[in-house]
Order: sequence, then structure tokens, then C-alpha cells
Amino acid sequence: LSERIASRQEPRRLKTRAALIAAGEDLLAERAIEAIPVNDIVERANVAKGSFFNHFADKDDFAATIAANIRANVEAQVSAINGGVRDPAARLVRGIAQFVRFALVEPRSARIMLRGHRRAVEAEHPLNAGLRADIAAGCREGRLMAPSEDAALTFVIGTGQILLAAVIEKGLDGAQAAALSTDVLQMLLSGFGVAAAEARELAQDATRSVVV
Amino acid sequence: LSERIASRQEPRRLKTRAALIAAGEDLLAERAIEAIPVNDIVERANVAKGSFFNHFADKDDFAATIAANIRANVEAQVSAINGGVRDPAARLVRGIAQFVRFALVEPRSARIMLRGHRRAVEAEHPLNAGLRADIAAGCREGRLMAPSEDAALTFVIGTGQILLAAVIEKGLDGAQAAALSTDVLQMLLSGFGVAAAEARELAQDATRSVVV
DNA sequence: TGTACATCAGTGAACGCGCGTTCACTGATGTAC
DNA sequence: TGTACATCAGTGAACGCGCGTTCACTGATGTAC
Repeated sequence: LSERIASRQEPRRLKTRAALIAAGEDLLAERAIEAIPVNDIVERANVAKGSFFNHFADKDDFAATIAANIRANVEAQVSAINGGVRDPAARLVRGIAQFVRFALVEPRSARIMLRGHRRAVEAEHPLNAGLRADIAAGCREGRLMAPSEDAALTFVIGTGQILLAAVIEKGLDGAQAAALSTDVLQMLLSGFGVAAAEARELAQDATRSVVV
Repeated sequence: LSERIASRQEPRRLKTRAALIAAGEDLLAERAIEAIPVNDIVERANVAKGSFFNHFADKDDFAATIAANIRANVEAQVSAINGGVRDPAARLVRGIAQFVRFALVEPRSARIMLRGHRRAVEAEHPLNAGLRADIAAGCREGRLMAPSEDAALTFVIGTGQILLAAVIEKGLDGAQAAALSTDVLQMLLSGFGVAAAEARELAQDATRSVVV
């Protein structure tokens, strides 16, 4: 939105900005933006208070910027993991598995995402649009069975969210997260009418290739 | 905890307290406690600022009291709806359907519950303890099939949470909520290995008797 | 290469508003007689 | 029933702290010559 003309001091500027954002990610992982004084942010970033307002209009702008960064990050990871994978059933579980991996690799960001779960159910959310397409394709091909597309989407989102929450809140390690994800994703595919044995295999493949 | 000796002025006291709590429920449904000034609470409750601190130690105490009330309320409703129902599969979907009904009947409270979703995954949560028992019984009897009890519990909680979120955030009416719940609960039971036709029937019974 | 300079991000003291909390006082309520 | 009283919840002005935000100034950076 606020595109700025590149300046000679761009590197200096970016360094300060990055420090602020890193501090914000640390603090937002713990509590909501309303409960975080600007003082805490700049202190952690080792930056003067005034600098904060050189970079962000206000606290809400700051929080929104960080949330948008994270969302874009996750979206990119999920769509990357499915590059070249055609089977809609595999795409579903691989996408969720990548979501879980994100929680393991970047727990700070995942925590922030979990807190701001507002628009998670919305159809317009890009992550959800991708899911919806996979579900629609799967139903069309007869690969997946679901009473309705809306319900299927809701069902999948719920599964993804709860896995994210479980990994973060219980502090699972990689092995535990992989085990739980495999079992839950198996149940998810069974819910779509995939036979138990194949569901397990697909779930295992997804978590193996992704969670490690 | 802080049991107090009954006084002559108990009714007067309770009236003020109820007004504060009602105001708090209105406001907490919109935003977190940190973002709600005490001024707003007492103004909406038509009560002097000082009264707030006659009743609650501080803002956090206030928010915690409201959250505990709501939780107890939901727990009572869910356990009531399953009185006399034996079949674990039916108990699962009826419990979740009651959860959805709660979102329809008391959207304010449901919104607050959704916001404070912190400990939702915890096994010790009474709602989850009940679920776990039903799942364990179902697996023992061969009525339900799941790769692990933990995964099954996670799966069910995720489904319940996402339905609550969908009803609240999309503002579904009773019919829409019933339709979505039926479809999602059918998929949930399929995930537990219940045959499609029977899963649909159980899901329909649960939402019919409960959501209306 | 060295020096003077323009640019622009960084700085932190200062401001004043709004907040949570306190407390001396008011007055409503039920009781004693 | 009526009146004096004790109790205790309600009241709201006052307090002072901490907050978000501003802005005049500093100094780092790259440029011109």
C-alpha cells in the first residue's frame, strides 16, 4: 500500500524494522497486542521509542503487519509442498501436515496465528480457497466422498486448526507431532470415505515427508 | 473460594453483581478484557465505578469469573443432553450438537468461549474427560474405530470447535447450523468407521433433537 | 583519496490523556423495640 | 405500626501511574567534487 521510494538509507531502515518485527513476534506469541506496551517492543528491539512510529502508524498497524507476514509465509509453504502432487486425498493431508510442520519449526509464528484465528473459517481466505478446490476436485473424481462441500471444508479446517493447537499448547516434539498427525489425518480421510488401510498409508506418507 | 456470610443485603448485592456480569458478557463477546476499560463495564451496567471493586478483585478476576460461569453452563448442558443415552456414537454427536445449540441460543457466551480457547485441548478439561470416556467405551465395544485414543479425542474436539466457530463467525441461523452440523457430524462418525448410512442417521437424530 | 554537504532514519525527553484503583462518604435496607 | 438505629453495599471524586504519540534534535550514511 504505502510504497516508498528507495532511499540510500534503506538497509539501515530495514534493519530497524526487522528488529521491531522480531521483537513483536516474540511478544505477540505470549499475549495480545492490547496487552503489549510499545515500551516493551522497543526495549526488546533495542531501538528508540520514536523509531516505532517511524515504521508503523500505530500498534494495530504493527500487529496487522506481523500477522499478514505470517499468513503469507504459511500459504507459501503449504502451496509449495503440494507442487506436482495430483491426488486430492494426498494434497489434503500433505497440506495439513505442512501446517503442523510450521508449528514445529516456527512455534512463535504459529502461536500468533492461533491467537488471531478470527477469519479462519472464511471461504475467501486463500488457504481455504486452495482446500476448497482440492475437495471439489476429489468429489468430482469420486476420490473423496462428502455430504456437502461446505461441510467438508469446515471439517478439514477444524482438523488442521486443532492439530496446530495441540502441537503448540501441549508442546509436542517432532516425533509426537508426527504420530498424532498421522492418526488424526487417517481419521480425516476415513471421514471422506477413503478405506482405512489406504487412509493410513496416505497419512503416513504425508507426515513422513513433511514433519520428519 | 471466597465464600461469604449471607447478609441482609444479599439481594441488593446480587443485583449489582448480575448487572456487572451481564455488561461484561456483552463487552467480552466483542473484545478481550485488556481492551475493555472498567469505565465501559460500569457504564453499561449502570453502576458506580467503585462498585466494580466491591465485587471483583480486579479486571482479570472479573473476566475469569465470567469465563468459569460459561464453562460450567456448557458442561451442564452437554452432560444433560446425554442422560440416558448409552450408544457411544450417539453420545459423541449429541454432545457436539448441544455445543452447537449453545452457540445459537447464547451467542454472547459462545463468542467468549471461542475467544478464550486456551485450554481447550487439555485432557483435564471436564468436557474432554467426558468425551474421552465415551471414546474409550466405543473403542472397547468395537462400536468406534480409531488409531489411538488421543487422536480420536483431538479429532472430536477439533470438530466441535470448528462448528462453534462456523456458527458464530458466519452468523448461521438454526436451519443452516443444523444442516452444516449434520453433514460434519456424519463425516466425523465416518472417520470412526461408522458406515455412511448409519452415520448420517445418527447425525440427523442428534441435530434434530437438539438444534431445532 | 579527502572533505563538505544533504538526506533521512534514529533518538529520547516531554506531553497529556485515560486508565485501574482507592476511600471517605451516602443512603438503602432490614431490625429492634 | 412507627421510629431510631446498625449494617453494609453503592457512590464518585481524586490520585497518580503508565501509556501512546509527538517532535525538535542528533548523527550515520552515501554523494559531490
